[in-house]
Amino acid sequence: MSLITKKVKGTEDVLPKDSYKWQFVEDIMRKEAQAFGFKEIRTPVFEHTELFSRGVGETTDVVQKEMYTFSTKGDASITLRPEGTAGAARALLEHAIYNDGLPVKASYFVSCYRYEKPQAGRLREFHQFGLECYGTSSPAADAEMISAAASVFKRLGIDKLRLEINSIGCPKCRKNYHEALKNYFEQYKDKLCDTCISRLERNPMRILDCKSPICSEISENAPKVLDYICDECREHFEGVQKYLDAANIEYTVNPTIVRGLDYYTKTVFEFVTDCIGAQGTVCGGGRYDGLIEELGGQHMPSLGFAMGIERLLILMDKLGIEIPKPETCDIYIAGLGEKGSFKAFEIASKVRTSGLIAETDVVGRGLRAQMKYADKIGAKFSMVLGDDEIDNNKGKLKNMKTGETTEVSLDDNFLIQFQKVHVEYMFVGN
RNA sequence: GUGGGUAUAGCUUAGUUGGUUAAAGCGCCAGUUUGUGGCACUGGAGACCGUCGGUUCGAAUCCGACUAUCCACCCCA
Repeated sequence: MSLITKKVKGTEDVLPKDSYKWQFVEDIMRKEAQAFGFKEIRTPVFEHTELFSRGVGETTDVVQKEMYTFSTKGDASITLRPEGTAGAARALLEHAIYNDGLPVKASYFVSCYRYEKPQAGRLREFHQFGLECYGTSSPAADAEMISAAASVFKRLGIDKLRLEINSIGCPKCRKNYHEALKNYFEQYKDKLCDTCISRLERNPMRILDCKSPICSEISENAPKVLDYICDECREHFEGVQKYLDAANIEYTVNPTIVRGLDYYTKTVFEFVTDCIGAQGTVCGGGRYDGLIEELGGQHMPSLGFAMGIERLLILMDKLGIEIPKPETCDIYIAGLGEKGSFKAFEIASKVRTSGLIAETDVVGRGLRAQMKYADKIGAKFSMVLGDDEIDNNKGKLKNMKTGETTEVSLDDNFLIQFQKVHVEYMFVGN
């Protein structure tokens, strides 16, 4: 197949028959964000490369091997955003939004780009909904963040997600923990799998999560994070849990959760499922108390999460959650002959001014074919306009389900008459 | 980057031990005496059988390479 008609690897089209699903979940997300007091922020798809290497972290996989980076004609290095947090943080600083009062609560919908090998639930272009909250170190903010995510899932009818939380500590105590882990795993170095040996240097916490039986057996007696985090971090983590308990949000503490982005501190959390394949994290987030400072701002403890919209839709599909179908055509007006066709066009326009959906023939088809089309698009009513109707100034509204017809006049009163019939139709329950 | 599976119309598939113009269902378009949809019937469009090369008198079918796609590792949403 020619390249012209082939989408780029790892990208996905949302087709007309499916777009209502996206609109539905986005709508719920938008409303929930509002309910929690978050306001939408829209940032560019691309940023200076340095923002991501600094923000996300020079040593992360995302920065090291997954970014779409290119140079401009002016020789600037630009990168397609691999995630949403850095761009939002940049905008916060650039426009000094924190001067509007703290905390700043922002929501966003973004497309993200990572050069990875596609598989189930993993694309090179994917979409996220996220929330960010800047300028608070209180555990209440962590709990609110988690609660907002949980609340989106609830609204979507998803109850099969488990919430796992952990604390990875602040830079100070994490350093100690990493040391302890390294020392522990060093002694088993010859038994660990290859990936874990490489993890030993870069991110020893990842070893705890290894699926290889030998590694996970060794991991059992490894030092535990929660024994190493400092008093402040521990207190904070306990605080978060108290708030979650108070809000009746179920969770499990999973000490193996590690986020792959460098900016995370203290609380990290994931909403996970095992029914959509290996990429089971539908939502992930946490606190990033050091990020704003890292980007040149003041110390500003902050936190956020992002959920993957594609993964969410896959999950809803797997769970058999029905997404309400969009409204179908309210009236199809068939035109017969040239005069009829003009009249149909005119009346369809009139109907649309009332917010109802109207269609008429734009192909030049015969009556029978027009009726077939009306049926196919699920029109609630149809009306045929030909010379007779125009001469008598009267038409027949046909209920497509029952076949019943109602006579109406085609003058200025048409719309009112149709609306009345339409309201009755909707009231009967369809 | 490393593995494994798959590749025949828009979709789902058939294609027998290699043998003429590659089938079917669904979908699409048109019609069934030029004013009414669903059902039924008739007809039509639509496939270089993923690509290139090889074996053979002959390949959708056998072999090889490549490409695409799916799944897993890794990583993340």
